[in-house]
Amino acid sequence: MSDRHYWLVKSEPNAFSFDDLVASPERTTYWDGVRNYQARNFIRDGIKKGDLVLFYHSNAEPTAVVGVARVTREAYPDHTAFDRKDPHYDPKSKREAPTWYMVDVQAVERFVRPVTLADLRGVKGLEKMALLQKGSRLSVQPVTAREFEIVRTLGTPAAL
DNA sequence: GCCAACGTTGGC
DNA sequence: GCCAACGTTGGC
Repeated sequence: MSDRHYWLVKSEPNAFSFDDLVASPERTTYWDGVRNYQARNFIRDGIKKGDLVLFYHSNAEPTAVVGVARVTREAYPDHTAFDRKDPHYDPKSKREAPTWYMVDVQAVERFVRPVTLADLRGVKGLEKMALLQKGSRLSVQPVTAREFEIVRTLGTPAAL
């Protein structure tokens, strides 16, 4: 599938970890709560069914890529933005004109060896990886096929 | 807990 | 449209 694209998503394991994804029904969840326009544009316009995703733990010990997920449903409105009681509620987003979108992702591989941020720095071929750029805070980032394979190989993936 | 980097908000 | 103030992210 030469058409496939690759991504990296960040999650704080305190809030939602890779293990949480694995424990979810069908190892699948909707990726809600993205409230950044650049990340939203990737979700709404870039991410396609079948794309593969590196799952990264931020604000963690250690910070690391811990597994791979697959996109099982393309962009649809993030309903948590409509819920007044949800922490991600956004009154600007309307049901008839949603501001925020989400996709569904399914866990497919766990890394036997989590690939830490420190591991990634200095790896040949990852010099331009978005995650490693100074000040990069995007929670959804594009990854090249080559970057994806390098990181995946470092992690020693095991099927779930 | 600190703080640098970045995004958003709002006064003008 | 500018930009200072503020809030958030996320590594350390």
